Amino acid sequence: MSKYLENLNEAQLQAVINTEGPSLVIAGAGSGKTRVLTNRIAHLLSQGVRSSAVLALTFTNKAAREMKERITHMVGPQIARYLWMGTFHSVFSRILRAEASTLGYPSTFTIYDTQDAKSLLRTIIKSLSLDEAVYKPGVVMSRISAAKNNLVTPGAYMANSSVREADKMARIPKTGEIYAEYARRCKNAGAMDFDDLLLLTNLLFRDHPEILEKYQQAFQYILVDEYQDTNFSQYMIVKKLAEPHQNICVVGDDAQSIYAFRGARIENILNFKNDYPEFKTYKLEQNYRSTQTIVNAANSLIAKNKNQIHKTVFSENESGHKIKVITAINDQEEGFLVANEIHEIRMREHDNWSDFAILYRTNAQSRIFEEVLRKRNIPYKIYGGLSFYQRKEIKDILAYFRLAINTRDDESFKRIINYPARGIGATTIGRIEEEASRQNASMWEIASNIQHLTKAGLNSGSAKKVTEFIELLSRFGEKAAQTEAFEMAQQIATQAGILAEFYQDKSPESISRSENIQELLNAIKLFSDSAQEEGRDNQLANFMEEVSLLTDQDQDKSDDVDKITMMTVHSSKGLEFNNVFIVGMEENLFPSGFSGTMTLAELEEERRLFYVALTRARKKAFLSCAQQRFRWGKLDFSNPSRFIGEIDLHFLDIQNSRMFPQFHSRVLAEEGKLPPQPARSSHSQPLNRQQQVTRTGTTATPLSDNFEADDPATFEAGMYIEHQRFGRGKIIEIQGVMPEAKAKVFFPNQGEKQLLLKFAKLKISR
DNA sequence: CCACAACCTTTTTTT
DNA sequence: AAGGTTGTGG
Repeated sequence: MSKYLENLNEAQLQAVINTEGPSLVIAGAGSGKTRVLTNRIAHLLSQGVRSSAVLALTFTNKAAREMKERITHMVGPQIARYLWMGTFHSVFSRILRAEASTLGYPSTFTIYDTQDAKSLLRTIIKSLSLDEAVYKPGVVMSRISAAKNNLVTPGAYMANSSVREADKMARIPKTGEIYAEYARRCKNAGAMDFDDLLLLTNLLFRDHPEILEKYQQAFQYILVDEYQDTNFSQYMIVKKLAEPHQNICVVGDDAQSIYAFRGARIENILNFKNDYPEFKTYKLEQNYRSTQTIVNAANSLIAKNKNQIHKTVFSENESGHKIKVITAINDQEEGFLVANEIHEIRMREHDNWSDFAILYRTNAQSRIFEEVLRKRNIPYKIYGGLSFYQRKEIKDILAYFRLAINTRDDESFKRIINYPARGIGATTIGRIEEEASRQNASMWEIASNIQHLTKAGLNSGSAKKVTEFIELLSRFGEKAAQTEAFEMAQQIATQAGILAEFYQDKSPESISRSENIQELLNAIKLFSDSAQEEGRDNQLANFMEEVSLLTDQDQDKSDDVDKITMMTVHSSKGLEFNNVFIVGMEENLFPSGFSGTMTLAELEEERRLFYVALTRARKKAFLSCAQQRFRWGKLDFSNPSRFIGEIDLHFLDIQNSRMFPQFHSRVLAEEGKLPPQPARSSHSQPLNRQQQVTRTGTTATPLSDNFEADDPATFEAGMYIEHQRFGRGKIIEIQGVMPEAKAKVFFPNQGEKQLLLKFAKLKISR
């Protein structure tokens, strides 16, 4: 028996050895999914399959790297080297570079990150003289992204009446035009955004059957990890590639689909049986990671999912402690309690710091725990947040690299043409940009031609400065094609005057920046050396290719020091820790505006009433203050007078975006009081737990007896986990009463209710 | 026309 | 914390 088949349970073994035809591997959390994938690939290779014929698509670069390492360990580097293994984005950007000319792109195309894309959108929105407050770049971008992920090109977008109707309803009817202009400018700049990498691969395969066939032939065996998180665009690529041979193995778990917000389609895994009728299923149901209690708790939640692929995840580990629910008054106390708990567990169990993890939903939530851990001298490391490659100084220097490689990259051009300051201001840049847009050219093309510059309206002084910049960059560009990456990077950093910038300034901020740049140079050195060792190209372009698809999670910050890990719940997927704290759960609790003595039936009847605080004259002031409160917990409750007389309390039906003045007057008139407070300490009118409350696509799920809470009353009253849409607030437009008004609708907690109450009373007393 | 300072706004989760 | 905007001064 092959050594790749040892130490596998029966389901795993079957999933490894049945290599032909479509396979669906349903892998519950902690069920040894990676092991199955790696062993399956190793097994394929041992059967004589060439490694270059295996395409394995993972979700993160890190996952790809780990898998590759394991396989290298099993079959040796000579064979493992030629596997096609990586994220969708990295694998297909590689293919797109090879086929770029077919699509009318340079093979050195730039990959625009989110920031570049947003900034480009901003300029487009301005140039179409649209209001940025209405056409928010973020919103427009997610619209465009959704379109791309569903393979809707600008032309199709404009022609699609239902999409256009939706844009009209959302009061952004020009989104289609923005999309078209965005696509045009990206093409001009020789740039693709993340979604383009997938969309253009699809178009390439659609319009060039001979190219599709080439890759169909090349990839005889296709494996896809985290299949439940693939979007339509990714799904189509895989489907096309697998069509002739159907040797496709997808691994995933419909219960772990967490990327719907970026277009992931859980149907992809649910419908696998329809796409590949000859499929075989393998269910990995034994969890090796968690205690029985945890598995049972998870199951009790998952059981509520509709349309699931049935499976019974079980654990043969010990039953373990109950999941502890800790109640804290505010974030300060929460930090304090978590730190205490960590200390206690560490004393008791003699665990290492690295056995602990603190998970939260948003990166910003780490702050309070950082503070408390630092105070107690507990070492920690944070994943995510502002990643290294997002820092300003790094992005600045990368922009130089990018522009040297692809002169048409307008976003980089704008970023550095006056950095460090060389007397080229907004007016000049604006003129160049306008002229470029008029001529359908890149900014570089305008700037590198003196006649164009004059035509753009630059005076001779400005034109000279611009020309000097162009000359500097041209020198870099010429060298970049022949010079090794590290050498080149150092030259650019020095000659562009970036390093000098920091030498003069000795502020701590500036020092940390120059350290970061040093770190970047080290990274380039490392890349260059290892590339040379492995016989790959080691020019700057090769480094950039790698870097532009890196993410936070890919950074190996695994300095082997013993530290607590902090990260978002999303990035923790697939990891293991002995002790896990999930913090900031109030964001996910049933909003307190809802809990209380209302029965669920009544709630339904009230049609989801939310409180809304709405100011007139100083609406803005309050809203920003309210946001502060949500974000930082710093609203000054002691000084509400700032807002006297400017707040009305209304009730609002979110679904219909309509005011209900009758509730307003009733409540205010009756007692100047908000509806019944939650029965926090009373069991007299418990919520009916048999029913589920659903609202705007969310499900509230009662917790089971796998949990224990220190404060049973709270637990009783409010302890619901729900799959909630973002946060507690939502910006809505209020129609009818005040057509132009927008308000932040939010679900107040106890303190906020008091505050609102105060306002209401003050208002009435006047 | 540009530089610089002061202020305001903005952030879910990720490739 | 980084970008954008506005205001001041050269």
